[in-house]
Amino acid sequence: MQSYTEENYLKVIYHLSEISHPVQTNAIADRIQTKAASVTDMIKKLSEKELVHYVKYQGVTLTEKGKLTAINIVRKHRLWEVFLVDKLNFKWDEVHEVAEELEHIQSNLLIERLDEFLDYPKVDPHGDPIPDKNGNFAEMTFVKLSKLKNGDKGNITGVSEHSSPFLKHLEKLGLTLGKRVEVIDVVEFDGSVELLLEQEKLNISREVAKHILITKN
Amino acid sequence: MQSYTEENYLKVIYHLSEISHPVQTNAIADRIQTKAASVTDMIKKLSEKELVHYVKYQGVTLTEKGKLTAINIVRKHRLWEVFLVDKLNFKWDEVHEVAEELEHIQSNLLIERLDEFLDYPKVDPHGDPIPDKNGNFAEMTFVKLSKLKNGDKGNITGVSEHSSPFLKHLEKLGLTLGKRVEVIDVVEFDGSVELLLEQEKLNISREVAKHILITKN
DNA sequence: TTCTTAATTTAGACAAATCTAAAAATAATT
DNA sequence: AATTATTTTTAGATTTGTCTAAATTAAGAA
Repeated sequence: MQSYTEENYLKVIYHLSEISHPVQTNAIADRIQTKAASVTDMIKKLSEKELVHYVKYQGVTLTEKGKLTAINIVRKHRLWEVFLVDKLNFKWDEVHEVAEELEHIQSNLLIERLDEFLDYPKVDPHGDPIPDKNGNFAEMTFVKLSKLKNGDKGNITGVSEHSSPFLKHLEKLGLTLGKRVEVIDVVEFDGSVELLLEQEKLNISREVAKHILITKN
Repeated sequence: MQSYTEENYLKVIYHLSEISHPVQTNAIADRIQTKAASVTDMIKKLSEKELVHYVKYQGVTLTEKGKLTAINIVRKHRLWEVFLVDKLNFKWDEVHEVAEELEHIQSNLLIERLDEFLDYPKVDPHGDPIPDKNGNFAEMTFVKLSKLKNGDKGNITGVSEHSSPFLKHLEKLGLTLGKRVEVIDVVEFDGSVELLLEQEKLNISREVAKHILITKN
């Protein structure tokens, strides 16, 4: 069993691993609001417990054991977020801090029952995927935004057009990678799409919609 | 704000205060699974924070501030227990440990929303009362067990007959102070009462039932 | 009252997680 | 390649909560 603090380190290393490999000491220090020296100390400890691979001055990567632990914390965090939004009517931007605490509650039974109670959600309120109890993420597939129907929700995960004018246009609209959108209406007349992006309405042309890739969920 | 550990001490002192006043160092040490020396240290700290009144060798009592803090933790503990039993189908004897962790989650919004979601329960699954957010407990009144109807539940809070044979009889049946009972059936023929006590059926005569006091809830 | 026992407190040490300041290693720049 | 800058690590100190062992106080018994 790991301490609250160890769990936080593992979780942060897991998230940072998606950006850079291996993860640097300073990157962890920034995220955890601590100093590089403290990170080094903790990394040594995690390394002794075989939760991370660590080579001096080279940064860390999670071991299989560490990764599974981290994914389990992510699972708990996201399930609690669903609970807070779906059952307790929290807004999607109010849930993070509370979930940061709830994710450390130790009880497998609790989490399995919560999962069942929430009807086995596949994504959290931000659209991030919820791994199952074995640490597996459901396979996700890209769909063109132009293929979505009214009420469909998903996250922007890529584009199929890489020209600078197009990307600048998206940037200006706020349609950046990872953002979550909901289709409010597909206008029959011109095929343009009415979206909800961070509580704001937005209309984009069918041409634009055709080149935005969405992971539906 | 208090630490996890400080909260636990306050909670334990609160519960022990109902038995003896002031609370002794050793009593706390037993409950918290620690040593008397550690308790002394912590008590000094709580005393400096004005959460307890402390006189050397005389034990501790909670200050008003300490009491309110403790009651708030009890409130959270009991609300979570209701959640676990009512929503996640935990059995009443499986909830304690998990609630011991959940009670320390810091978020007033969370607790108010949980309270609402559970429809403002007045008692936890063991029949213990849940204080409101201001620390007030709902007024409770005694009723003779013989006055209860089918399906009524409550806790044994006293007797109106203090003879030794009677008390020994109750002891043998397991009908001790604080125990929770549910009336399954009042037999019309002789007025005897069929009870559920810790998942076990039990029949007691009307004479016995007349002298057991219940706080209904 | 005096002796004995039990409860409590002090003193000093320890583990976990953190910090500051200085040293060492790596990366970037000229 | 040499120098500078950045990153990382070490060494030693600090805080929180705990411990053991010894000293002190209170309570009970003779």
